[in-house]
Amino acid sequence: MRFSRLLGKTLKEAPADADCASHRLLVRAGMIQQVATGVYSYLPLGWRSLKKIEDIIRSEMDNAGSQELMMPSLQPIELWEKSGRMASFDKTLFIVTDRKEHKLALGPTHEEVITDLVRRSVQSYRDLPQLLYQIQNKFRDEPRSRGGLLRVREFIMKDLYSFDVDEAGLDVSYEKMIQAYKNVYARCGLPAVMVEADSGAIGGKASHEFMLIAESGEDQIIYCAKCGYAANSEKATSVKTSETEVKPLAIEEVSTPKMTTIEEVANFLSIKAEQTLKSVFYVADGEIIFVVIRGDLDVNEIKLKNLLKCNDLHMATEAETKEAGLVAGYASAISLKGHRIVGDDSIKLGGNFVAGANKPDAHLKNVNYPRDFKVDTIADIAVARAGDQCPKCDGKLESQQGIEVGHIFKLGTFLSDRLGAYYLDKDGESKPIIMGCYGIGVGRLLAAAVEQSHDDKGIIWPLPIAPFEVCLCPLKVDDPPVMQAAEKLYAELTSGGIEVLLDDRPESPGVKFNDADLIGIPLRIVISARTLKTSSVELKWRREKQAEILPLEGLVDAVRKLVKSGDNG
RNA sequence: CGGGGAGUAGCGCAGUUGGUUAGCGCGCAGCGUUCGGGACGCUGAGGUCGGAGGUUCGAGUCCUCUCUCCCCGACCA
Repeated sequence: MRFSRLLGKTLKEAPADADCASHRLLVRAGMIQQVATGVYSYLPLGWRSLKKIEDIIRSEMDNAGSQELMMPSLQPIELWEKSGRMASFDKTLFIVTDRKEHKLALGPTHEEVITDLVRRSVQSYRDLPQLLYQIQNKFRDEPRSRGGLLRVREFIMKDLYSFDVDEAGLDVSYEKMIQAYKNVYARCGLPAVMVEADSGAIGGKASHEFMLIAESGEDQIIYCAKCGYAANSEKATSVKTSETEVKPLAIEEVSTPKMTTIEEVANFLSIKAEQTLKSVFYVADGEIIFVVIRGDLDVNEIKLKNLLKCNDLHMATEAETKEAGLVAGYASAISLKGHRIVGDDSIKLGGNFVAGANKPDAHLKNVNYPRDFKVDTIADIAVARAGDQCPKCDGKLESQQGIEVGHIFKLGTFLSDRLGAYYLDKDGESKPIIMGCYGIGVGRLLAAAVEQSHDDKGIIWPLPIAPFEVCLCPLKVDDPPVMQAAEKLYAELTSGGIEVLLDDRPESPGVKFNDADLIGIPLRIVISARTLKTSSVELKWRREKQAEILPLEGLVDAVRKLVKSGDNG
């Protein structure tokens, strides 16, 4: 490819309000362009990288024994009504209406369609197992897009679905996918880590995410360096401990004027936060839920939502709190009537807690569970934090931000049951097919790669997903010997199977170097009158500071070796 | 949806208490000089000031409505 013909200009300035490195750099490098909120075009350079990632994914999915197919974006709304997932997707579904006033959803994912497809194509255990995938655009009307390609409303996803006769089969499929995913990230040159995850709106049992560590990531990973435990903070657990063993004392009321936060109360009474009980009010699908948790801990809303099995969960607003007759800042579960109470299991640890007195400006001392109050449900609904004890060993948990670049789920049978995907087993008995699903956000992976590999000059692509492998820069295009040598080398490299971007623009050296750095092509070859004097060129890795001088003689082979080795420093 | 901010040339921005023909940098086109880390000179093209309505002799500037975009939260690949 000749740079002079390439569509998409490099920009000196990025949109002022673009904060993420990947957003700024992908726009500046002329790889993507925004069309609407969370909607982007890929320009030729960006599309080349994207296709490389797709190809890697394809080959790994194929290797794992999967078949590629293609399903439509338009999905009859009836399938969603049947699966019962309308409510959990809710407003994120883009719904279009056809000329007959019939409603169709733009696919946010394809479990419904593929389960229906498999229902018609699979009748016998002999047809199973199956691994099926596609790479296709998905549509989700996200409440908020962000960070360029990191979170968008139309995105390219590889979605694979597994169909098995039993749990053991699902385990095999799941393991195959874990290995395939690891291969994908490794081949892209990206060190993704696998963590335990919540299954969210997709539903199902076990679930894992693949994360790329990055400051700009939206997810927090909680991990233990000692035993390798790692989980999304939505899912992570930790061992809750209590420093004090206490003998229950009699309840006592204390005046706490104008103290509504745990911190204020604890300071005022000279106690630790873990000696208090915190009350938090939520609204779950319209019902007020009263939550009790030890004062030093926070409620993990995902855990709470899963526990309550509700579609919508939010902190009660002031109005909702008031309407429920609750006194914010001074509420407690003691003699509370009319509301469902959920307790975190931390309330069992320690005792003689300070809790609200259910009236303004007063708290109660020496509150003990279950002596003084009962709860309807008790479970772990607390946020696990760095510094907590690992749930698997005696190590300490740590945390890091990450970008979710893959998510896999063991779905089980709830979709095949609802959509009628059954098979006959050896004994002629009809059974629901056991499903799993496995997704990679391809565009997000591209952005994550940039987040994770760039410097102040621009992108530093890992070789396997770079738009070109080599940027060939003749420094003076109107100097015939230089340009002739460049053209010759360009032809030789290209026919040698190397992807070369020839910077044939009549620009100054500075412009060419800066653009090559910005676009992030792994290898740069400079030809100038200077190097030609010794029949050589200058070769430099994007990642390295130092360049080296190589003879023109045998250069193609040398470059091919470098590219093959994938060693980009 | 809640909170904050922004829409002026392809991109990044300025535009004072309302006052002629709306500016600057980059980029773009032409000519010339340069050529190893974003060179320079000259010439030139490019704008319904997001949209609609209003106030006014006069609106980029003031008022009302509206659309779009960005950032922070609740969601996800």
